[in-house]
Amino acid sequence: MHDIRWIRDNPELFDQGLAKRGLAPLSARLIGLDDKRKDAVSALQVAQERRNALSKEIGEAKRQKDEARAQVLQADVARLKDTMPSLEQAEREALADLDAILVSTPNLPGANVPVGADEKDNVERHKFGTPKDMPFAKQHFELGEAFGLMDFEAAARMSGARFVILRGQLARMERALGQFMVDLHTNEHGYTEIAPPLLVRDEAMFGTAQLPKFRDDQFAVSGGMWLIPTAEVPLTNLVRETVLSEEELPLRFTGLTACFRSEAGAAGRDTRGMLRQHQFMKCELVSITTPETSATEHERMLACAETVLKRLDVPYRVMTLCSGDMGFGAMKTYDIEAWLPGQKTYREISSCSVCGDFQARRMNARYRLKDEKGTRFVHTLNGSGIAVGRALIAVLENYQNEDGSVTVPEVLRPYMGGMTRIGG
RNA sequence: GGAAGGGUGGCCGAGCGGUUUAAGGCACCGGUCUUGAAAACCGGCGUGGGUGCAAGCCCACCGUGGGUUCGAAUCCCACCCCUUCCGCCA
Repeated sequence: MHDIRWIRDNPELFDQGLAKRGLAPLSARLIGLDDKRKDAVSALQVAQERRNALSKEIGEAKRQKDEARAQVLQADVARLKDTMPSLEQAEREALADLDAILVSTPNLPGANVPVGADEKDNVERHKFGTPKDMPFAKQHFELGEAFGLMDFEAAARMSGARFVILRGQLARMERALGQFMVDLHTNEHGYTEIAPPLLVRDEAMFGTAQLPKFRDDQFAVSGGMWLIPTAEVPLTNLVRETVLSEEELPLRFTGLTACFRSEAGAAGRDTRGMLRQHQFMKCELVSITTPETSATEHERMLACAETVLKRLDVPYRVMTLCSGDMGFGAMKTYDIEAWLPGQKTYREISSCSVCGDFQARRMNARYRLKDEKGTRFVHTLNGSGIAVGRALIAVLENYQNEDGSVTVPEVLRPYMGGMTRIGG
């Protein structure tokens, strides 16, 4: 959510930011609507001021038992009140028109974000590890189905496409991955583990900006609630409508949850395997910071997410997303892409974004400064630390052996009863 | 699902048609006192908006949205949320 006052003060910066996202300028239209709103408010306030003054006089007259004077005054107010409803309506309409645009306008790219149209313009930031030469490499679903531990048919019979059933050692490995990630972030990175609701109300989805624009990407359930598409929603909304103190910041939350996405815009894409599912497990990282520290927190969060893949020893690269490829609420985003030998390509496994005060405005999440009057909006960050389903894919493909078995990564063995390999 | 009680500034809490300009307290900030601190005392201290060069003036806000009234935190209606009890239940 953008601040109309900031737009009024910086119309050219605002339009430049939109242009970087490939969007047409909006400042002139927004300022025009805000002018309309101001005109209506000013006129209304003049009427309200007059009404309040007359009402006080009526009270005074009644106290002095001057009924005649009271009646004259009441007639004055009655005439005045005839004009007020239309002014009120004009204000409501102008505000609604303004908000309709503001809530559906994406965040502006940060100054150091590469300008570009789509994913082809993303910039590689750095790499970790070297993809091994694996001419025998199979894709994860070939391995999983050969083990008889990854069942898409049974899932389709009960739930349809884009669901999977993991059995036995693969189910356990998924669980082990999630445990490993949460333990890493809580024990070594200072995050607090949160077990949040998976169902949230409209307001929470609005706060993190899934609503109103991305309604079709979500699953709604009866009772007017939504299945969370990511734990970013509940973890970020932890601070909605609160006033924190400066000393409490930064707050760092992590949570391992199921995530639900309709994948409405992805028809036909990644249909084979468990890369793109309606339901998947993800370990999420969320930080709440001051404006001064959000940029360094972003780098820190990326490093926390990277550590997961480093410990798993899976090769990856980090991409800085260009302005045209970033999500709606982001100022700046890093994607981590893991190497998948079976596909012979890098695929997204984590996305870390800094949102500035964009979500904080929507949630009304503020903090109080130690030696300054008033409150300021916090900054919010979120990142996958990391997607568990995709991490399972990366482990299967990178740890597969020529005999068709899969070695269990060292760091997962304690979580899998010391097991060292699957299949073979 | 049924019943009752309740949502007031950062927090606690009074007010239940017009001396409310939302009492009082806590916290916070400034000052007096003190070697320093604490205590005590004095003063300040909500949010958003309109207007103005400014000092200021004005409007709105007591869970949300409607309504009654010349005037609503206060009365009415609907909804949301919280607490307690009962029922059901992993």
